[in-house]
Amino acid sequence: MKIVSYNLNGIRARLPRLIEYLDEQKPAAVCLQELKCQDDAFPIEDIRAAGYEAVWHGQKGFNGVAILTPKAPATLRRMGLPGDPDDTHSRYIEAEVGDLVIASIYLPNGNPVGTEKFAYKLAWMDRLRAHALELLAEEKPVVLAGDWNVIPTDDPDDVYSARAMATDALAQPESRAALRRIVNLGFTDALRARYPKGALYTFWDYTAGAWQRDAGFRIDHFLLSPQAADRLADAGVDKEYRGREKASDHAPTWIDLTD
DNA sequence: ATGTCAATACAATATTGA
Repeated sequence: MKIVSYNLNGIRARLPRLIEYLDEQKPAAVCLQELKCQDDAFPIEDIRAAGYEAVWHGQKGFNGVAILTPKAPATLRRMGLPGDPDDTHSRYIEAEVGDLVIASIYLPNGNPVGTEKFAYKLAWMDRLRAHALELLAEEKPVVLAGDWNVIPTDDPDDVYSARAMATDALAQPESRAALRRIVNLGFTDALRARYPKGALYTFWDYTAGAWQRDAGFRIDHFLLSPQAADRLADAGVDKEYRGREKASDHAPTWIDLTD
């Protein structure tokens, strides 16, 4: 079963891209990020016309996450991370899909470094770590999918230029350590596990011809619990969609799990 | 700093957040 993570950068602006992706790839589940729409503006009828159902958590203007599944909606487990009742950002949704627990994650960007935004990013990652530990205790196949807004290493297979990103929140040692603290609980970074070598960029900036010169980096990740990692058959990036008309700046990223 | 983009407030452009 193909499970996809796709940061759309606006579901209304990207609706043709999303519908054609569903038609062409027929994924078993799609985790969406950056809906940039309120709950009542979510285009559920268009998604139903494509044969899919959804659970979603929108927000005016920015953020917003969803999980799409064919025919029937996933069983919602939670919207939002525990640990901060004052957090108003729509960045986390978790649902059961068959015997899987799947989360769609839109981790804070955190730029610029040294501001409240960066502190929020690190605090949010610590809340995610605490929740991920609770999920592991269930001993189920768990898939944490999304835009993690962290480039895991300075390896050219993860980032086109470590130097260009050195001062960015996505590449800070603190951001990477916070990601490692989650992985090291016992999760598998599915894409790198499947392909230890080779560029696996998932994002190319709109500016400065980044796509044309392949100046990308890897920030969309799948973290798998042991029970899910046992079923990992393949993983990849549907890079071609980044080159289409009115594309998102992210490419759909996916795993294939055995049923 | 940016060869960019989407949404919003507001009513043609500026701001925010990527």
